[in-house]
Amino acid sequence: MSLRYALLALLRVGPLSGYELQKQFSLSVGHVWHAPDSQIYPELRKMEAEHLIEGEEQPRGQRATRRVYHVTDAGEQAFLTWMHTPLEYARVRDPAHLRAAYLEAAAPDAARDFFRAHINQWERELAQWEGELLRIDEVANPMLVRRLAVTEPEDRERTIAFKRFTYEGLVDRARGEISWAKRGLRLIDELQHAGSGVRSDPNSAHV
Amino acid sequence: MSLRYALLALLRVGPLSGYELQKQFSLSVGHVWHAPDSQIYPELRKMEAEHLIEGEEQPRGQRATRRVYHVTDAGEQAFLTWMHTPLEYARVRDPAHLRAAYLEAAAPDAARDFFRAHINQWERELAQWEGELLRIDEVANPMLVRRLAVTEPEDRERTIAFKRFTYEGLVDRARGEISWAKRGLRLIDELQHAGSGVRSDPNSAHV
DNA sequence: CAGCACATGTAAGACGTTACATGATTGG
DNA sequence: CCAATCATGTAACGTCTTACATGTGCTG
Repeated sequence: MSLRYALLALLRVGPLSGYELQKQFSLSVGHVWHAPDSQIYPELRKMEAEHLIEGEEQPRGQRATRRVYHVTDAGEQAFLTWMHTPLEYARVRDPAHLRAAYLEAAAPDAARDFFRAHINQWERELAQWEGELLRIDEVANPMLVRRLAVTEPEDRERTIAFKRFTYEGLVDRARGEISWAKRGLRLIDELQHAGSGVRSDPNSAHV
Repeated sequence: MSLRYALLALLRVGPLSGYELQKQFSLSVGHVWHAPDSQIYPELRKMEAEHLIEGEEQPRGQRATRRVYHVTDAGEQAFLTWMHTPLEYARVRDPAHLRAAYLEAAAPDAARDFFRAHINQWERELAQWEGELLRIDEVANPMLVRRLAVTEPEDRERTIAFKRFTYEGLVDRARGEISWAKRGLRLIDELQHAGSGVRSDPNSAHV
């Protein structure tokens, strides 16, 4: 259900074709809500069928066309209503912590690989989100620029502040995951030393 | 795909009926991987069809039966193989941060409600996970007890350590979400004061 | 004998993933 | 004229949610 609101959020800044939308999507909202084009195009059609958006066929070159969508009043309403409705949280479903809970079944090296991969995964997300923070501060994100262009001056501060705040939260989360995984690596070392004779060494401080 | 490994992880401690499994599930693995019974029973049947587990019909009272499953060698292998295989991470899909990024479209009070609900949501998760940490320290979780009973003495420390470590990670995450949402509440206050005349007051410190 | 726990599902639909498919336009 | 990019999907499959369905056994 969130996909359509992610799309509405983008379209609210002004008309966009499915293709443009899909491109901008992966550079903005896509950072918090991933969706492939094979999901975006059909969803746009569905939203059009429900009159949340309207598409207009535009000529492109000689033979081709493209469909440019804009938000209807009903769509704007739907977006605002969603904004004022309690969120539905997805149930926990976390493969990394699932595996971590049973790492005693893995060889220490495999456990290390797992944590290294976890670090790697979140380092990449972190880089994305930190990059986005920079682009917010420099007002360099194209969608943010378009957004600000259609925003009342007195609302611009808020608009920027919430985006900044969102990405700060994501950055914090990524750092949390990374530091957890680093502690995991240390834990494996400690357990291995404990296991190989040093058993109850009071100096092998546990976290 | 993770569901079956969550089930295998539980079944590895010894035979369980679908019903017991489902009950224990919600009290242990369910804390990291939610699944309703309507998903568990069919998955068990599928796993049996693939020879990862075997079910045995047991009489219950006069007419009723129950099906008790145990892990086969192939199932044990599958679990260990999964343990040594890189995890597949789900793409980001985070409704809370999606909404946060566009909170300028909501009335301040609605934005506050959103953050309060977020805090509430994660406080509840936090309580769950902290409770589980306690039950780990007191070795009071029934599944952990059964697990330790079939674990070589030299592996017991590792077994407990990884469970503890897992829940510590979850607790950290919950705390992170809560503190983010609390900062969100402060941000709304600041923006509202800034908006109502105090505009460029150098004393309204931003985070 | 009532009510709760035990016990096991099915069915329909939403949502997501992956792979496949196709053609037009534009710039070098 | 060739490659990149513009442009828009379909099809099959797997996962998850929600609601419904049904009956037995035990305990007070």
